[in-house]
Amino acid sequence: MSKFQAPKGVSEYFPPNSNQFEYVRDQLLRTARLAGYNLIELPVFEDTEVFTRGVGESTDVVSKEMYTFEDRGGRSITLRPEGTAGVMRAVIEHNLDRGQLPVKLFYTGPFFRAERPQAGRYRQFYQVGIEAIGYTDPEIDVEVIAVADSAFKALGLTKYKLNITSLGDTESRQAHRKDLMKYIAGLDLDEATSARAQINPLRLFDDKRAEIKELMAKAPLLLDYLNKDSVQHFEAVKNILNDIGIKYQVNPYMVRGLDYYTGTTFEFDHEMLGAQSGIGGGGRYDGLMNSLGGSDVSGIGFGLGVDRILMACQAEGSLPDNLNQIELFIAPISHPAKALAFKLLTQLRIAGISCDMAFGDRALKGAMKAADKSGAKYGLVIGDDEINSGMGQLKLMSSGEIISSSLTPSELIKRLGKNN
RNA sequence: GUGGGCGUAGCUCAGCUGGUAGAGCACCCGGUUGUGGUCCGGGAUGUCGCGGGUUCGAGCCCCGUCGCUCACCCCA
Repeated sequence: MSKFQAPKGVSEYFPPNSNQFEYVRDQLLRTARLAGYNLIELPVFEDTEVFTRGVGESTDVVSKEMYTFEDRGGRSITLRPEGTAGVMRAVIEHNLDRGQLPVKLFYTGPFFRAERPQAGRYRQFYQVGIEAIGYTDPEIDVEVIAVADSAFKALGLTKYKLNITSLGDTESRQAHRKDLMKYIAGLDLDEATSARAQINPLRLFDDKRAEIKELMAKAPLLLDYLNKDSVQHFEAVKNILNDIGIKYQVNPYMVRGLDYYTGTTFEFDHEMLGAQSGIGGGGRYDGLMNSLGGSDVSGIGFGLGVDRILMACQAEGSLPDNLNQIELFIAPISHPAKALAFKLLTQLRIAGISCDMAFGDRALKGAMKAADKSGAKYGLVIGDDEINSGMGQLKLMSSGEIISSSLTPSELIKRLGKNN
């Protein structure tokens, strides 16, 4: 095959689907702005160490899924596999942690992981994320969750659920880990699985295989090892969630794939997607700033998968029709009419009316066909009669009804501008 | 990295126990010299993923290869 193909496993969007993608991403961003978050725009590649130290060497993301290469100066560079570590790097680099905190940030863009592609899993995928840095209140934990939840609701989604748990603080986790390791040592596991358990025993809780689930059913749960502070914080989070009416399920088996999480962690799953059903997730990362060389500041955030959320919207049929519908399409009939139409087009656009016209030398029938295809709300015919009268014939495309056959350009602008 | 499924027209796919290719949608033209979406009539379209083998003959069988896809590990 001599034709070029996109690299394996990337997601691509072009019309008309790209309008849906744009719509979904805009809704997510809008919800973040509504809650007082501000844009942070970062490079898609970083010093590799930002991720190895930030995300954690033991994670699958770092150990086998990174796009890493050497640049011309011999530096090790990695395409970002997630957003939080880069945000922390920027916050520390620009000294936002010295007197500028707390700060609320949001970001969007492509992320990269070299995995085997699958439904809803791409090597280049899109996320919208927020980070609330320097806040310790349980209310902020809930705010972050609520921003995601209201974004989903704004998109008309209903078939999703929220799982939450708490990973506690370092002290709680260490106590639990000791007992969990002891429990796992007594299990009969295959080599790959027990190797995984050595790196991070919590991962076994998330295994989809029935036999592993059975083995782990009686394992000691981290939730039972939370110390006083951790319990208090988690209880507060749950109470506030109840107060504001967000439904959730405490899932002690939930495990996140990134090492930096502490305390509250959460995940949204959509029930109509395939195996990759997570549409967003996040949590607290109170030690991350410190481990990247910044001051000891806490943070919490989420990452939402735009591609998967789009799929969920499609599955639920919750997206509006006629996204990016233009207001008017002009069908000129003759050559002089074309010149006039283009001039009018320019005026209309200056007036803020979205419009297009039939280009090329098409007969009226062809021009009307183009008007139909454009999905425009109104059609405007300009031919010899209209040139002579200086007025156009406005038509409602959906019904074919001719609204007026004698509109001057300024009347047209007035009319469409108002209806908009 | 491991396992399953699939590569036929622009798209979705059919193609019997091997006899050299079809439908729907989309597209173009016409029915309607200045009115689209419905309807009717007509039309164009394929190295059947690629390479090799078996056969008088391969879209179909065999081997290889590339690609896509779903799932596992893991994750948005």
